Parts: sequence; structure tokens; C-alpha cells
Amino acid sequence: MEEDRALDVLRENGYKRTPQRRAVIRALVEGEKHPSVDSVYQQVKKEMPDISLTTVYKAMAELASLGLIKSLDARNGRVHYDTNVAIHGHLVCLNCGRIEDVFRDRWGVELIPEETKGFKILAQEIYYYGLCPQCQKADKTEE
Amino acid sequence: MEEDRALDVLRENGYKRTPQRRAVIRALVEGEKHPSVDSVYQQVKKEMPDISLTTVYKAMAELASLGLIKSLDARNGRVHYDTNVAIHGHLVCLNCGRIEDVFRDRWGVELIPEETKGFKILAQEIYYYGLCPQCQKADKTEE
DNA sequence: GTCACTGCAAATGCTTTGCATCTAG
DNA sequence: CTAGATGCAAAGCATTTGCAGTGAC
Repeated sequence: MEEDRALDVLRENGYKRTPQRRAVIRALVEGEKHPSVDSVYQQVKKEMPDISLTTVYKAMAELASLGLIKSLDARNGRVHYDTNVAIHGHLVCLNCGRIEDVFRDRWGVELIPEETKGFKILAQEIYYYGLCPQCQKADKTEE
Repeated sequence: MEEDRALDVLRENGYKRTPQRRAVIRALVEGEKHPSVDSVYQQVKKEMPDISLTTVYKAMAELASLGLIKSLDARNGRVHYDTNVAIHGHLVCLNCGRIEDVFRDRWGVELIPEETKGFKILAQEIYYYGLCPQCQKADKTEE
């Protein structure tokens, strides 16, 4: 996500550019690539201590509906968002929740018309769930 | 999933084959292909009215940990399980939650070692989120 | 007879909502 | 000025947990 572009999109869609929304966008640009709502909240609070978690929830849902970020399933009971909406895959650690991107020139996953069963496809996602190097080590140590 | 095989796996892993577990397995074999915990519960209750939701939660988590079923993200706040653990993709309707399988001989998504970043990969998932034919129609009608 | 399983009720934790107050444009 | 935005507290829900009673083997 890019800050100026995001603010433009907000205006184009009739959203007010409030200090809270600006702060959330800044946190998304500067912070983690795959943050949960709460981690964005924690980060924004540093510069805006009175912002509410509710506002962060709403701001992120808006940004997602505008296509500026997209949600991600980290299998940990919390929604995470991806600040990069370009198509790519995700490695997700089932133990610690770490998320890593997997980029490739071409993914062979595009559906041909008869495979879509009439669905209008709005998003494609590819996940690899497993254990990150650190958690594999921790696993062995315990045995 | 296959009923006899599932019961064998339970025994092999030291789980007791209780009437509740048998009923859950039967519901998974006979019912929806991508049920939520609650929909399995509703189905099982027909033949076993006193079973508790808690037990169904536990049974399904066990079956998943044994690799007999796997969890699925339908983007609707509920965990769904897939009764078919063979690799395939999923079309998910963001409006009504409908889930359809996409089968193919070969998916070009296997990672080469340097793409895994050291992760031990336990599961691969491919999702297509969008609108099913019915929900597209409903959308247009509303406009 | 034992140890795992069941089921209830209570707790948990993320997310959403209702609503009075405030503010960007 | 005013529609939209904020933030609080309360509600909502799916899921998990503690624990006493129960039953598979």
C-alpha cells in the first residue's frame, strides 16, 4: 500500500480523511506486512494514544473494501491483513503465526471458465501451512 | 472420508470408538462435503438428540489432527471442514458461504526448496473467493 | 476397575453494534 | 452547518475450558 494513493482513494470514495484514518494508513505503510487489527492498533497508539480499537477495526475494514489491503487467514483466530494486494502466496506457521510471502512470476492457478462453476471470482489465495524454522527447532528440543 | 478407515485410525491412535464419535463420522460421510461444526451437530442430533456441541467440536478437532478431515476458511467466522483431504481448490461465495470444489490433475503450486524459507509444509490450500451464480443474480436484482 | 470421554455451564477472545458526541469539509 | 466519523460500553458469537459424572475396553 502507498500512503498518497490510499488517501486519494478515500477521497474519491467519499470518505473523510480523518487523523485516525491517516494514522492507520501510516502504520500500515511503515509497519508489519501482515498485521492483525490489534497490532496495528498497538502501533497507532504510540503516536495517537486516544484512538480506539473500534476505529481501527472500522478503518481497516474500509481499506479492505476499497481494495487497498486484503484479509488473510493465519489460522489463529484473528484476522490479519496483507498490505500488498498483488497476487502472491503465503507461508503460515501454525505454531507462532508468522507469515511469509512467496512471490513467483506465474502461478498456474487461473481457472478456465468451466472450472469456475459460474462464480464471479474476486480474489485468489494460496496458502502453505506448516512450521517455520524456529518452531521446528523448538519442536525437536521438546522431544 | 471413509467410515471404516476412520474408525481404524481412531483405534490405531488410542482413541475410544464411542457412539458419539461414530455418529460424527457417519454424519461426515453422509452429509455435506464442507460442513461447519454446527451443521454436523445439527445433523448428528437427529439420530442422537443428547449429544453436545462440545463433543462435536472435540471430535472434529481430533479427526482433523489425525488427517481424516481438514479445516477450511469460508470467510464467515466459522470453521468449516473438508471431508476430502486430497489436494484440490475451493470456490467460496462471499455472500452465502457456499463452497465448491475445483479438481485438476495438477496444480502448479508446489514450492521449490528455496521458496519455502525453511518452513516444513504440512498443508497447501488454494481459494477462489467471489460470488456464486445465485448471489450474482440477487445482486443485480437489488440494483 | 481405569482412564479417557462426555456434557454442562462458565469463560474466553475477537469482532460488531448502538448511541451520544464530535469534526472534516 | 451537517453527514459522516469517533469512541465507549455493551452485546454477539464461535470456540474453549474446568470439572463432575459416565462408560469403553
